[in-house]
Amino acid sequence: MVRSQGPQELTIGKLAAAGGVGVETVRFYQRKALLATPKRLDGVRRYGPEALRRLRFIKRAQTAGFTLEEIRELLALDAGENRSAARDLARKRLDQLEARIGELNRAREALRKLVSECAEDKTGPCPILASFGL
Amino acid sequence: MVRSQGPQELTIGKLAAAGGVGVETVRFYQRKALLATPKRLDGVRRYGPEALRRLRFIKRAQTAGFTLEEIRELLALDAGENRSAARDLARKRLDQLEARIGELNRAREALRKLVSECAEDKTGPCPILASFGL
DNA sequence: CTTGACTCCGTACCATGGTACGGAACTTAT
DNA sequence: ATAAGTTCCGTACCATGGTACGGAGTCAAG
Repeated sequence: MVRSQGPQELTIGKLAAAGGVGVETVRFYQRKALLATPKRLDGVRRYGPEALRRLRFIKRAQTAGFTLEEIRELLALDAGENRSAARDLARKRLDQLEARIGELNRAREALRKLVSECAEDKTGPCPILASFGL
Repeated sequence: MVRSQGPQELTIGKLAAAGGVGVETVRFYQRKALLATPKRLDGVRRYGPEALRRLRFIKRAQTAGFTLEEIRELLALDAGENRSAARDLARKRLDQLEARIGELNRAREALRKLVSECAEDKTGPCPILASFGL
C-alpha cells in the first residue's frame, strides 16, 4: 500500500507544470524562501494546493512589477497577523505602482506621437528623440 | 591658447553629471554602442549636445520599459532613413507598452482591493493571495 | 529486476544593467 | 613645476532572476 498522501499530492515536476514554470524555478524559489520546502515522504517531496497558490501568486505579482524580495515580504505578511504592516506595505506598493503606471502612460504618449509623426509620405529620419521631448 | 572645441565642449564627467548618470555608466553605454565614442582631442574625449540628448533619451526610454538593446535599435532608427522600419518598431513597442500598462492596471486593482479589505478593525491575516484572485 | 523517468542537491553558468578598481596619462589650479 | 583632480582603459565584481549540469537516489512499468 502506498502511504496516504493527504493533501500532499504533487511532485515538484507536476507543481512546476501546473504553475507554468520550470522545475529549476521552483527549486530556485525554495532557495529564496518564496516557497516552503516540504518534508520528504519516501525520499520525494510532495506539494499541496497551497504551494500552487503561492506559485501562481508569485507569477502575478511579478507581472505587477514586484521583485522577488518584495513578493517574499508580501507572502510573509499574508501568513502573519500584522494587519497594519500588511496594509502599509500594500499601500506603499500601490503608490509605487501608480507612479510607474504614470510613467508608462507618458511614454505611451511619446510613442504615439512618434508613430503619427513618422508617416510614410515624408522623407528623412523619424524624429524619435524629438518625440520624447528631446 | 586652448584649441577651439567647437560644439565639443563636455568632458565625460560633465556629460555624465548633466545626464544624471555616473561616468562609468557613460563608458558602459559606449561599450554597448548606445553612445558614440568621440575622437580624442589632446588626449581627452569631448562630447557635444548630441551626446547629452542621447543620454537623456536613454534614461527616458528606460523608464518607459525599454531594454538597452531596444533603445539601441531606436537610436539607430532615429539616425537612419528607413521610416517604415522606425514606425514599425515604434508601433510594436507601443503595443507592448499598452499590454504592460493593462497588466499593471489589473495589478493595481488587486492591490486596491487588498488595501480596502485589509482594514484595521478586523482580525487575522490580510487576504493577500485572495486579493489577487487566488 | 531492469529500464527509463523523475527527483534531489550542489554548483556553475547565463543575460541584463550597471559599479568598482587601479595604474598611467593628462589637465588645471596654485 | 608640482599637486590635486580627471580621464582613459581593461578587468573584475555586483544583484536580479533564473537555467543548466552531473551524479546519485527513487519510483513505476513491463
